[in-house]
This record gives sequence, structure tokens and C-alpha cells, in this order.
Amino acid sequence: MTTDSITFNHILGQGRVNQLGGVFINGRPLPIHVRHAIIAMAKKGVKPCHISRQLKVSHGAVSKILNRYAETGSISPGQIGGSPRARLTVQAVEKEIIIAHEENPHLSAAELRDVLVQKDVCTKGNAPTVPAIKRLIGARGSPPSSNSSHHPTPQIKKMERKRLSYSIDSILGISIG
DNA sequence: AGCGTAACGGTTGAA
DNA sequence: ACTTCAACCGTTACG
Repeated sequence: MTTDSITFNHILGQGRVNQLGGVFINGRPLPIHVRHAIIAMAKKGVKPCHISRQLKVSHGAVSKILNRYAETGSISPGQIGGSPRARLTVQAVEKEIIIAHEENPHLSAAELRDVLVQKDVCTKGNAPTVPAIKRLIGARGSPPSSNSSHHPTPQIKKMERKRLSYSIDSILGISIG
């Protein structure tokens, strides 16, 4: 354990030690395996304080990660640098869309998109486009599609799409494609 | 003792 | 190529 804890953290020279004796890198997210361990232990019913001591992670971080997981279901940290325009975790949005769809299967893609905005999961600016949502909910096993009237797809949508080409829309598109 | 939250110092990545 | 800026990070400290 002792030699394992130091390895590359020390080699890289960025490793710092917190009050609990755990190694962390200031300004950087915790390693993924630590996060996974936190979630796994929480699922087993381990109390947060115990998790904190066991993994040598500050209780503040444990609280934060646990809370994030409870709300979004996402283990990964949020997007750090990048564009000032809202860019949030794809997983969170994807999950929210699925949840919203399961809870309200009758809602249209546009309605689901609005729900996302209302839930503050994303904003009007970064919300995925209707086609993207349709693809997402359609790929999961809901086979409505076919017949009915196809949407006219206004030009403004095209503009938005261009603006969001770097955003979750494109990511969502390739993620589930 | 345990948990939530603000403050603090730090890094990242696009503009 | 360099600087700015806004988002997030985890630790620490306080309530």
C-alpha cells in the first residue's frame, strides 16, 4: 500500500498529501477508480464518513461526488475548461432525456427538450436538437417512428445546429450512433 | 461525530 | 503564439 500510494503521483511531482494522508492533485479531478470506489461503497450502504476515511478523500469531495451521482447518475466530473457557452456532461443530459421519456412517453422530442431546460439540466442554448433526442429515445427500444407527419424542420434549427456543432448535440449524435 | 457549504488556490481549454 | 475568461477541481475551514 505504502509504495503503491506514491508511484506516479510523486514521479509527476504534482502529488500533494491531504490531512487524511491521501494523495491528490490540486486543481485536478480525483482518479476514476477512486470515484468508482466511492460510488460502489455508497451502494453497499457504507456511510459517507467511513468512505472518506477509508479512501482518504476529504468528506467535502465525497459529499460532492455522491450528491452529483445521486442527481445526475454521472460519476465523471464536469467539463472543466472549454467554451464559455454552456457545455455539460453528455451523460447527464442523456440520462435526463431517458428518464423524462420513461416518465412521460407521450411527450414529443421537443417537449422533452423543454423539460431539460426546466430541470435546469441544460439551457436553451446548449440543449440538444429535436432530431438528436428523437434518435436517442428511438434507439433505446421505443419503436413509434414511421408514418405520421414529418416535421418541416425550419431553417432556424439549422442555424442553431451549426452554433451547437461543438456542443452536446454533435456529441450525442455520435455517442449513440 | 457527521454532513453541507463557502472560501481558497489551482488547472484546463476554447475564444 | 499569447492572454483572457469562465467553468470545474479537491482541500480546508466553518456552521
